Amino acid sequence: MNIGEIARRAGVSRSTVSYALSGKRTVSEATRRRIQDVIDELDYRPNAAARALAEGRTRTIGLVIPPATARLTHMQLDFVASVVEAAARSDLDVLLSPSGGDHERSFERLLSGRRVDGVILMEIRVKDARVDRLLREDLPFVGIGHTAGDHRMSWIDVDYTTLIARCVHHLADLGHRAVALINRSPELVAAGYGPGLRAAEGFAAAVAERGIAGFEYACGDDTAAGRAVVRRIHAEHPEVTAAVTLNEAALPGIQQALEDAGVRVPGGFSITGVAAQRWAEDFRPPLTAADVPAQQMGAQAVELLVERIAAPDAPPRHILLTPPVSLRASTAPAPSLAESTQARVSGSGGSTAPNGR
Amino acid sequence: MNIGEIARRAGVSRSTVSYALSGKRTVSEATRRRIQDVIDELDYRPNAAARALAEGRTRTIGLVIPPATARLTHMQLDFVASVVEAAARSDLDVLLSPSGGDHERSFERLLSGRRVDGVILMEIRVKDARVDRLLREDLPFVGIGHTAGDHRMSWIDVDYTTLIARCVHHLADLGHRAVALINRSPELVAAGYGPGLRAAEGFAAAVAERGIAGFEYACGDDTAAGRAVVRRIHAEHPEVTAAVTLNEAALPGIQQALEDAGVRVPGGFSITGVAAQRWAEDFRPPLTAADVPAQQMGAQAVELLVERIAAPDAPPRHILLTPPVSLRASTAPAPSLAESTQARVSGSGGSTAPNGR
DNA sequence: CGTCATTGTCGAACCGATTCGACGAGCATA
DNA sequence: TATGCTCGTCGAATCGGTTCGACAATGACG
Repeated sequence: MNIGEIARRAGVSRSTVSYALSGKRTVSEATRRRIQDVIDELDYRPNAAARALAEGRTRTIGLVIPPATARLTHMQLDFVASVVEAAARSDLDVLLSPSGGDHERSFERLLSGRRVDGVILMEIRVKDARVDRLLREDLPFVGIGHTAGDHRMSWIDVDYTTLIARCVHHLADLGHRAVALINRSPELVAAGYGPGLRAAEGFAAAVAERGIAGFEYACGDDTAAGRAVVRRIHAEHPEVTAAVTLNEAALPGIQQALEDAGVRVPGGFSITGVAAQRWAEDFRPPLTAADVPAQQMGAQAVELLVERIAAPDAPPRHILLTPPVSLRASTAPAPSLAESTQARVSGSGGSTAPNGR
Repeated sequence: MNIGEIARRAGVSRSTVSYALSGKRTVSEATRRRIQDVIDELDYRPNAAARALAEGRTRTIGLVIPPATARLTHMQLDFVASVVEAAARSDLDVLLSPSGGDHERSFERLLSGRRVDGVILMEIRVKDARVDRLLREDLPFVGIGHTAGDHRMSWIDVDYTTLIARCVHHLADLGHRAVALINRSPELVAAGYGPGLRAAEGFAAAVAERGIAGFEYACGDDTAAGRAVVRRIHAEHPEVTAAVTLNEAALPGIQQALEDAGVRVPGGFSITGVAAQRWAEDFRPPLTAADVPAQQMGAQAVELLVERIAAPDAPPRHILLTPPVSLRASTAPAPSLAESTQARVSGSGGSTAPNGR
């Protein structure tokens, strides 16, 4: 069942079998055939560990995911799925490693034994110890997300600052004068979660530029938190007529709370933000939002990593995506001041545009 | 950076270093210290490939997941997360492989190079080619889910037949005389998806036993399909006053469609079924359902696999879980016949019991 | 004091591939 | 005919560990 056995049965040396398989030296058509026949008959596949040892590479990449305790968002799930799929297309295997919390051992195991040729890092913090660790280890890696001003790594990310600002401008254009930002969980943002911080920046800047009132709310990643945050907004700032969010997981809760309060979307309250397309389309009415092309991002992350493995000394590349805001049906002109405290029954307000991709 | 270098610096032979690390032979305390000091100083970790080659095992398990094209349910996500976490606790790495669709290459790669010590199979069909493939390969594996009557494999599964039947009995006890089963997608069930088939069996049996009317509906795994199926049930069988489901992903759509129709849950319509606890608690009102302990199942699957790797010839073990139906608030006595065509506004009908685990 | 078991260490073989240098056969060229 | 190339193949070294058998030193025992 090993290469020696194949060689013996085909009546050649082990090296010839190896060359026949890899094509790295010429092998006569006759012997190649003979070897291939034996291989097919015995269903032989080279041992991965032996090959990795000899070649010095494992044909495996590591994917560092948030720990299981944190409920994965659909977007993160799409990242994982597309990374695995893209890797398979490049004949790479994917080793999963939860990180954060008390799972640093798993992360260390990934790096330590030269088990992988490269690493894809998800859920990167603005200041992230794992980046330094990987740089020290001299292991190629790319981020889905990026640290603050680190030019020593390749990454692909969504430009939350710009996108959230665009959403605010969209609402301001519709006449909203007081809007809320529904951010991710307080712990996450406090820990330096990039998208959360950058969204807050973009929100603050756009609100200031348009001279409207803006209120930022942290919100946990679940339905209950979504319900709670809507209630808080209504209670603390009843003048708010629209919200911008990047918290996908809270969307169902937001929807429920608005319904409970008898507020119509978009007539009485407008919602927009940044979300994976699936979530946007599940929302009722369909969410006007910048669609994060998560599937494509996973594939591109693998591409970047493959490049980086092939040429570790090439300058890192950075891809910052700014997908267009797809106008669906969850935003409408602000209710006039007279009506603003009372839900208005109205039809869809936003115009519908073809979905940008 | 290899074991020879450590040996040289510590002034001992390579084998001594190996024994000092593994503890498989006694090493004097003095040399052990000296070796450890060198290791700490150089931050040495044994090369995984070399170790795998020598030991004949990789300390890695494979996890075969549904392809990315199929949207993963929360339950499946919980499986993945808990498997990865449990594996990490046993110092095992997890290699991910999407299977189904055109991803058989990835599955083959997993098996072929002896890349993993064992495999966990998700989303098993009643008749599953991958099971035969794994048996042929003589690779230890366990299923989350099980084939029909295959005693050659270990598995852990939920007893959908019994659970769905219990849900029907619960509804019948409440006086419902016509109920629907909202199953998984037609393609999935047609392909021999175990839970779908077993749920249909349990449903049919219980409905017959109680002498009530039962209608089975297939339903895609998304919000839109959930909305559609509710509309179909109302249109084709207006006498139906309750539904049983194992289709988690359709729950939000079911909820939306009932709201749109002005039907109150549970006053006008009762819903129950089998779901991951998170989904059940996100439903409004909280779903009376058998909570699938997905997290625990992933961990137990890893346990089973570790056992199987340690003792490949031991008889396979089967774990069939029948979690209790947690009474929450989505079921109530059937509306009287006079009222049945009209939504009734009523409070919570189901009694609330502590959550069984 | 000779014998024997125990302890600690070493050298060599081995796991299963890749890869490099060498070399014989066949053929064209001088 | 001698020389030099190319082509196809082989043997041996190598990757970085683990493990087995051997063996010297030490202490216990008769």
